Amino acid sequence: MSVSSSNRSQKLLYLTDEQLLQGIELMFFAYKGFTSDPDRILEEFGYGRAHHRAIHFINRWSGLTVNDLIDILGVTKQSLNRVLRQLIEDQLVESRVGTEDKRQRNLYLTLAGEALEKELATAQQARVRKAFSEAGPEAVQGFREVLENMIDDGQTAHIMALRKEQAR
Amino acid sequence: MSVSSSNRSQKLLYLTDEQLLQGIELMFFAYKGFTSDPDRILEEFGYGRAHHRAIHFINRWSGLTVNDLIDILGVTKQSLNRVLRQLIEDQLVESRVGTEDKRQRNLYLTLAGEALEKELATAQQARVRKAFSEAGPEAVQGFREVLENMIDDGQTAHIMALRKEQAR
DNA sequence: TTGGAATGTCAACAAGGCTGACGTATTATA
DNA sequence: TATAATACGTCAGCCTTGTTGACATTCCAA
Repeated sequence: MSVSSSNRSQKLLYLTDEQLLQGIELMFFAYKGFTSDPDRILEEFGYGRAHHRAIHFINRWSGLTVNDLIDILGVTKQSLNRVLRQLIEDQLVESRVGTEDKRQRNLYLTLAGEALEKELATAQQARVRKAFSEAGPEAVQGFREVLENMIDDGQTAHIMALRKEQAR
Repeated sequence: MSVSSSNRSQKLLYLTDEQLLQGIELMFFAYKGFTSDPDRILEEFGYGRAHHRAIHFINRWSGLTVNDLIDILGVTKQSLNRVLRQLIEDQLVESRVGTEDKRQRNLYLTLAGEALEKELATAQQARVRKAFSEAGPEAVQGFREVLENMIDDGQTAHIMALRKEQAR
């Protein structure tokens, strides 16, 4: 435990402008590192970050609909469609007509799609694993708590909806 | 202290694929939230994230050179110049010929620039402060340790160089 | 049967990355 | 002192990825 102080201003030292500024820059630099490894791989395939995000969440929630993906990514259907069309043409993603609602399209990774997903995930996980293991389990727990509190409420709602869907 | 186990596999539970995957998605969603508030303000001014980043670091390292900023942001001079030109035209940033090396340009925020910087910082800090205070000081420390380990080594070198410069 | 939802697609545009090329001071060096 | 290298600005052109608006199709549900 830290050397605690009964002084309230002492207790809140971690919320000073300087601490917040450091946190803000940390987010900027860390996010750059976080995306750098997958970015290099994607470049070889002529893809961008948008493709990675689509592949990631299609893998995560296999069979999710186009609208699900739009909600998660927070982009327009036109923007997503451009990326999705490429991935389908390149046979990394399969789009199947919905069984219950035939207007919907359920998205799945093909074997080739899974292979690329794995390659991207491995690269990204390596960096996160390094960061986690060097910081230790307690630090990782703190990392999680802070980031969870930074997320917009609307975002988590979409994920909750998918959890329910998948539970069916 | 946590309920520790002598079993090594138990100790490394925080490094499972599932934990890493959660960490990766947390980074994605948290970064989206992190940028959302400044983005709304910037839109009113017809600026983008690139302008925010320039303004932030010119404020942080007042008088830094164009090359310093290029190194920090990790963009090309052409890309930065487009943004910088607007900010100088709009009188938010001032570019002064270097005193020692007249080839260099030292960058400063004008009063108007400082005003926008403050507005952006206040919005962004509010979210980070909320996340920090809800998570608590120990969690913030963990957040810092993990993110620091995610940053590329090259990045920190640029910051170190600026620290030295400013110490002069 | 009819309105609205889900999807796909076309067009046009903007931000913000990139490369390559060129010009101009200014400084460093051979 | 002549030459090379550096810092900066700018022009042109390209790419990715976001946006809005419009329109067609298919299908569900009231």
